[in-house]
Amino acid sequence: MKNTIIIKKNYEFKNLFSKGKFYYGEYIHIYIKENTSNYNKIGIAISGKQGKAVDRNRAKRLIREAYKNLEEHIKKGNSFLIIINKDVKIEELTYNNVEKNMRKTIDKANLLIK
RNA sequence: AAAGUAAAUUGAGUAGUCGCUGAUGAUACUCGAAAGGGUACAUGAGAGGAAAGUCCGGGCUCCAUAGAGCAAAGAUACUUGAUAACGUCAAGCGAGGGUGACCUCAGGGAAAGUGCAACAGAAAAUAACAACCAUAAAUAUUAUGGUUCAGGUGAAAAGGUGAGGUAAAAGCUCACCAGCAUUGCAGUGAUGCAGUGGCUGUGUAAACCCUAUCUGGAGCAACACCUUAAAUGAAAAUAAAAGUGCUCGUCUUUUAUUUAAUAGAUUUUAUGAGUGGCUUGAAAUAUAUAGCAAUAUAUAUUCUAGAUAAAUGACUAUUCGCGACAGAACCCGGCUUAUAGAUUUACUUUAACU
Repeated sequence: MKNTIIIKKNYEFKNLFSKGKFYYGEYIHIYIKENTSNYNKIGIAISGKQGKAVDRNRAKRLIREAYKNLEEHIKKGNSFLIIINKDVKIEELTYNNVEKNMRKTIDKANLLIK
């Protein structure tokens, strides 16, 4: 992920939750907000209630992998905060589902380069 | 061969493409006065048997010292050994279970004291309802004395079974068994075996309690360093107060008073970011020696995750038995709980054959 920074600070997460625009997806939801830099920022948030450590790790890996493959097609200068839909069991997630859903959801926000 | 018992190992493999986190570098480019940093590339490494629960025991850090005594609270409880230590482990003892291999155990003290023992029953620990026997009265019974065998109740009924004995009976006497005390022998010891004695004293300590041993508290979000901001203003003596439940001893801090000194440092708190702590250790593997074993000692070899919104993945192909429980977070030794399947070793019983 050459042009992307992973969000690490707690206040950045809070900021995105409160001020980002919410986009609904079948498997994942995304909060999106513009930032002033030339980079994209991405954060992944999964609560402890949604699964055990192994499941949460797997979900993060799938999302990170999907984002990596989509990175070239996304416009720069935005922050993303990705959340798993609470109605979906993490065991049912696959790479193909996550990637298609992420592409659709980001397309709703008109941030895909076509 | 079937059924079982115990112990140990393993926890999908291979190839390709893209990617993640540390480490190393006489490499290339780049920032910088330098120290050093960044990017690329190359090399090699990268989750578990439970990483989990956070239930015990240690290391390490801070709480002034981690010192002594007392109190309180908690933990442990057959013996000997192992260990840094343990509530863990090993080998034994005792009790119970299983045809057996083997398994299970809140396994100190009830003769220090207090409490409790529902219902039933005459009576639940100063026992006497009904019954049996003797004597007297007088006669469908009553009174006094002896006895506690047989009866029913109950988780438990005042040692058990049998014989003698008696008016009727009873450890009243005897034999065997059980329990208690004591002596001898064997064993380091728990304990076992044998003898002797008197003839008994219920259960409950997963009720209080007693005895012995052990335990100061909080935790890596510990703690140390750096930057920024704000506040304060140094030393000595005396007194008071404070510093973990209490007391004592030493030490420290704060406040007040007095005295001395006169300028470049000191201290505390809060906020924010980062670095260290952080992985060479009661380490792993192999061999030898000692020991029944847990384990110890010696020698040789090896370095084997170190993240911090948190690194092991995705896709494709392929093989099989079609993949369970599950993700390091300061580090070790255990315990407990979860776990698809596969493999190995030793042993037991039953059946068949030789």
